[in-house]
Amino acid sequence: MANAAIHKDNLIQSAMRLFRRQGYASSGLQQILAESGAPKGSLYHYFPGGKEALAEAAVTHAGRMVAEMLAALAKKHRTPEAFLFAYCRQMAAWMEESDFRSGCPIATTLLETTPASPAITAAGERVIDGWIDVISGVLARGGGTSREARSRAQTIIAAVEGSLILARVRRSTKPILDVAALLEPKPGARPKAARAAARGRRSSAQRPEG
Amino acid sequence: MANAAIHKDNLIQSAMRLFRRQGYASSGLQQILAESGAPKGSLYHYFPGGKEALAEAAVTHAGRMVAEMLAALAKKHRTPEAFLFAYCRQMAAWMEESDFRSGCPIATTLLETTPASPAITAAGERVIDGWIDVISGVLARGGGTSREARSRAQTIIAAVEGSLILARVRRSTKPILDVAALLEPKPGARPKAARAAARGRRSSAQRPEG
DNA sequence: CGTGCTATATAGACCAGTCGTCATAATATC
DNA sequence: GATATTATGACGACTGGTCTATATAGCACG
Repeated sequence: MANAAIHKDNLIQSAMRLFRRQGYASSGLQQILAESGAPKGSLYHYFPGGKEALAEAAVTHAGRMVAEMLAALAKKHRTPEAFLFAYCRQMAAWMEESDFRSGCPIATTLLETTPASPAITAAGERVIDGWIDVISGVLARGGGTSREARSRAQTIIAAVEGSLILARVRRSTKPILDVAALLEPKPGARPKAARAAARGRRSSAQRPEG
Repeated sequence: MANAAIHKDNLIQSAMRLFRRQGYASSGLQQILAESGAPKGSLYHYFPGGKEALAEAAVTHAGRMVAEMLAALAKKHRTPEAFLFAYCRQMAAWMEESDFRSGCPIATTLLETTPASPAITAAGERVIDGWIDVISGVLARGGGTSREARSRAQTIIAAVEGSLILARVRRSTKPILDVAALLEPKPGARPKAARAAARGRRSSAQRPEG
């Protein structure tokens, strides 16, 4: 790969990592540049819109990685229950791998910049729509209308997103795993499995940088 | 009230408002000072720990206000279902009042500073524990163990927190109200009431600044 | 009431960091 | 070699958070 493509990609990767861990505003360009190894002027060359454009790219990229992870799980797990459980387990594994320092790769940036930055906001909305697409596809296997599946998918995403905040603050994966236990369509199933997962099982899926 | 107490309180109020809307790092002290009317040097007088100490106070204060709102709803609504519905309706009303510019009064700050700032992180954890206390108290009315009630309360908070993110990005209260519809202990109840609430009913409860 | 002392509050200097610009340098192409 | 395209680092205006000498307020005493 030529330097050009490396620089641009490294900038996005570093931005993803830093925005995820500490947010958008406190991730200064100098820090991003130092971590990515890209020259300063190149940043504006590749991202003429500046920091905001870089964030838009980072949100888009990180969101796509999560969507791909979700799609892989959707392929592997046929039932909504199994899928939801695997989703939560994956998020818990990432959380542990980051030593409880990183959560959702786009939430912090979105909270800081919505609606003040229309570009970042729109990128976030597209990303979330993509996630809803995948998850509602899985839920639709369990029956119900497309509208219901999308509502439910949205609530699942909300619950997982919120549980990532709690997991970081409380330094525990329990909030994440509890989502699977309490949100599954058939109340009461799998308490034992949720407890087993809390004992540190890892996943080898590629994670968004963080 | 003397100027002293006014300045300190105004600083906290302004910090709460700005942190909620745009996050911690992008809320500069100059902006907080301008909005609060407090003299610059007073900030360090009242908050010797500087910006971080101000954020800790803002998180504590905002969290307490939410806890009081939750306690009021818990008093007013006897069943877990009615409580959850009222909680979501209240959050949706605040969201609309802020024109989708503010969500949870502590989440953004926590995401930016956890675990890098132990003080803010600990304040956030205390706040969340307080919320769990109130909500699990309500849930316990519906039966089940104290442990179950706390797990469920935590998941409810997670779902609501996550739904606030989605509501902001998607500029819609639907994610918030869907939480009530999909998380209530008795699946299938109140679809009609959820739709009626989405039509703009307002609450007069005092909201955290935002 | 005036004075002196102590406690509380503040204005502004300080220095480091922020982001964006653009003339220039480097590279690619013919 | 000349020209076009791509990439870059120095610069500058501005903002960031912190600190401290100074100002102000409160209180006790004669």
